[in-house]
Amino acid sequence: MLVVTWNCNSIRARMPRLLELLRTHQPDVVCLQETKVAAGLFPHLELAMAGYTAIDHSSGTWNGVAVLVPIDTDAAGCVFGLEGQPRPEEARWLEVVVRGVRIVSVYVPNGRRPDHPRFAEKLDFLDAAAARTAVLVESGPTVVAGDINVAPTDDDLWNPRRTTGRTHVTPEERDRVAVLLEQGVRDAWLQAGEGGRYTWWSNHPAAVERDQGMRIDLTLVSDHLDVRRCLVDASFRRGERPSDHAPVLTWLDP
DNA sequence: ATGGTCGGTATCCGA
Repeated sequence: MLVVTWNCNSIRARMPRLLELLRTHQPDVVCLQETKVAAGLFPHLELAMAGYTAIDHSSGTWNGVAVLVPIDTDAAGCVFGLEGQPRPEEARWLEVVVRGVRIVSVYVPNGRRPDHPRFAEKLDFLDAAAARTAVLVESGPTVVAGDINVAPTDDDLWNPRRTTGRTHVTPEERDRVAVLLEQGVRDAWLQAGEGGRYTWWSNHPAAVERDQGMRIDLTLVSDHLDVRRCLVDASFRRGERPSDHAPVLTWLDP
């Protein structure tokens, strides 16, 4: 089972690249973040023409997550939102059961700056995510995939000196991610990653050329499942109208 | 040296 997670940074702006992703990799599950679309404008028809059904959790201009599966695959048990999340009106957490696996598409708040009120909310969101993940793992096979907006270690940064004191790298954020990883899930890339590890590069044109990136998009897999392979397809960070994130591909065995 | 670009019912703000 191939599970892809991708912060597409607007599903409507990214439709050509999303269709390319579906054609190229023919994934069994796609977790999307930052779809940035109102529910009524979600491109269900175009996706259906490409052979996919979408469950979307949409909140208009900002945020938005979705899970895509092939049209002949059953998607059930949908849960919209995360119990205990700050600002529940922001669409950042979606659970869907696909082929017996509880799939979560998550978009963790950015946090803006460590001294900003939104930063504390980011920490609260990560706490709620860890608590919910523990419940899900207890009930069966679980995959939590998405834009975590935290680089777990300095190895996940092109230049730790440049990011010290900013969001994504503070001990407070990293402690929360460490707790999340203690809930019966493991980081698929750390276990079976191949090739480049960064998943996000700034929109500064030189950032991609110079590989000045971070690994902030993670696929967390419960111990019910084997991780065969994990890779970041950085080709989607280049070419025509790319997102600022690259998709992460994870091959799982039951 | 604190830049740059991209997205959105948008001529600023968030990332």
